[in-house]
Amino acid sequence: MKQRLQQLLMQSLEVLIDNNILENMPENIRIDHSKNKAQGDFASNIAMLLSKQAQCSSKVLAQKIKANFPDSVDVEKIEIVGPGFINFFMSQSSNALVVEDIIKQGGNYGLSNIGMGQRVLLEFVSANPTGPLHVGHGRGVVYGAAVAHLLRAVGFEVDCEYYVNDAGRQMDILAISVYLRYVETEQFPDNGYKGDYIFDIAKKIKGIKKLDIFTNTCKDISKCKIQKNSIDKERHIDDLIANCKFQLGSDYRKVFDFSINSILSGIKIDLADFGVEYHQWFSEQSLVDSGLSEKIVKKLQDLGYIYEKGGALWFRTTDFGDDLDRVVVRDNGIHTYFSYDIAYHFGKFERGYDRIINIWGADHHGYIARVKASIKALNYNPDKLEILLVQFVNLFRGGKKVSMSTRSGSFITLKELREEVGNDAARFFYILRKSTQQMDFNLDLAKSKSNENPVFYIQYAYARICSVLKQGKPFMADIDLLVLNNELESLLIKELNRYKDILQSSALNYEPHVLACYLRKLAGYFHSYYNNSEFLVDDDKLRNSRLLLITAVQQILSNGLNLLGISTPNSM
RNA sequence: GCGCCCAUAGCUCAGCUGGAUAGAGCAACGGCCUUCUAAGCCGUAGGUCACACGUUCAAAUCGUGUUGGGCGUACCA
Repeated sequence: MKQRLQQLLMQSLEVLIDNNILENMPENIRIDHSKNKAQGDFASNIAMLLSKQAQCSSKVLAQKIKANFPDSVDVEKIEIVGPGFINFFMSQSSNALVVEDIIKQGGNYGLSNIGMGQRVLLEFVSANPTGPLHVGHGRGVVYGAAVAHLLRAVGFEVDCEYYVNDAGRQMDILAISVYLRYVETEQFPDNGYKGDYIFDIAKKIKGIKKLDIFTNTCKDISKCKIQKNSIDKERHIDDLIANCKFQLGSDYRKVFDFSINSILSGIKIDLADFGVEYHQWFSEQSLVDSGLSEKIVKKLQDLGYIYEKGGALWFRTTDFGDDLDRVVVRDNGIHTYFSYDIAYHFGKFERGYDRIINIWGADHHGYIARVKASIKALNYNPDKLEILLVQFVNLFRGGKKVSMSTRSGSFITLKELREEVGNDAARFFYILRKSTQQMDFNLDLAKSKSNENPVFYIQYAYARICSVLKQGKPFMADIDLLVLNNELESLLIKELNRYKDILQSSALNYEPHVLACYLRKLAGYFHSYYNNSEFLVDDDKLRNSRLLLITAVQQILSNGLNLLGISTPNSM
């Protein structure tokens, strides 16, 4: 209906252009849903925008637009208000059409093909497999999954990917942490992974030892490698790693693999339990094994962007807008994380996606410039890569901020949260906030009073409708939507009319919270309606029409909640 | 120091990409269950949109500056 109105408005403007009142057609003719009923159903500010061009006051121009507006059965009244707003009052029958559309299209209502089947690669979470997912990661999980659903709803083809950082120093630190717990030494480095889950993995290895995984005995070796001669903590742990690799020989790899697999499978289960699906788990190590990382560095060398300094190879990212040049190969010959990242992103572009989206934690913003620089250097368009930053979650317990750290082992896992408050409440809590806003998460509140979560408010509206419909179904033959004319019915119908636009902007702007807020509002209007009006009345026409209206509301709640990954219980 | 993000009711957050009297929830106070689920509804109170300039018909929204917070600034990942 909005599009129809846009066309009519354009026709009116064309007449004004023909009469030399206006020079040319504006590129974008915006029509907004009005805020309140007094301002009609739709409003346009076009007169204010074009008044300069028309060399008359915006009010006068608005009058001219109105005068030349084509007749339409859909438009009941046009009002010029204030500085020149044009308010459109639609006929009741045209507004009510949405109810029939929703019923007809059901679960498909609101879907569109704006994306035209473009392929999107969406990478999100990609937390290092050094520990279980915690509530800090939860935001990225829920946000990413919702963005994927929304983009699909508007016609994109989306592949979800998790980049597994299974190479590099962190992994070695994880491996020796497990190993040191395995040998039960008291001397555990400060900067090792201290969490309880490390003990669990060590315990599991003990179970497997009976299966003769280890060919060497480990116990004695542990003693000689805990040397406190390194003053520097980081150096100390590097020494531990080197020592451990040397002493354990081929068994080192077994500890390493076992540790990472154990954690990774935990992460996979967490995500699956949370209803998040990935198409691919992309291994960082595979970039080493396939030689791609090596190849990319050579390529950059050939292109002349690499120089040597202090024994390391530097990539002149400053040529492409970065603040500093970056090391890609260290003086010890080992590639940096950044080097793998270049190869990884190069690979993403090679795979032929139309759009590449990364969802990163806000702490990674410093990497944007260098990753984009490398894309430019490799002759791809950096604008095709969109990096969405998700701001941090501040956790509070007992009124005090608690910092979460995988390394120190102090965190609350996502699994714990889900088990305490449930999937839906956890999801909705994250999704209701826009991702660019830092958010405070009160753990006590989240756990103890989960009823306060607005997700139940929406689900309750859905359940109430289910309950009513169980007692009476609308008969399509005997319906007249024009009887739905009390204030709350108009509000509901008006709100239903907004759904398509909400879904669209929510998807295209990567803002699932917009949809979440809309659903809350729609549920609110329904609850008011429920308390104010009776549905199962004797008058057949009225009853059937009201039942049809709430069926439409139920459908929209269901469609919206599905996109956000939230369940729709029939009763509560 | 430099860079990125943020600042809206006592608290937690929206504000539809510049619009017409700034909105919810929680907390406070007062009402509504012999009638379709009270996890609900109705009402009252609560604001100098951090501050100051600027851009224009119009600024919570855009620009600059100030203040206050978060994050980043590795041959770690």
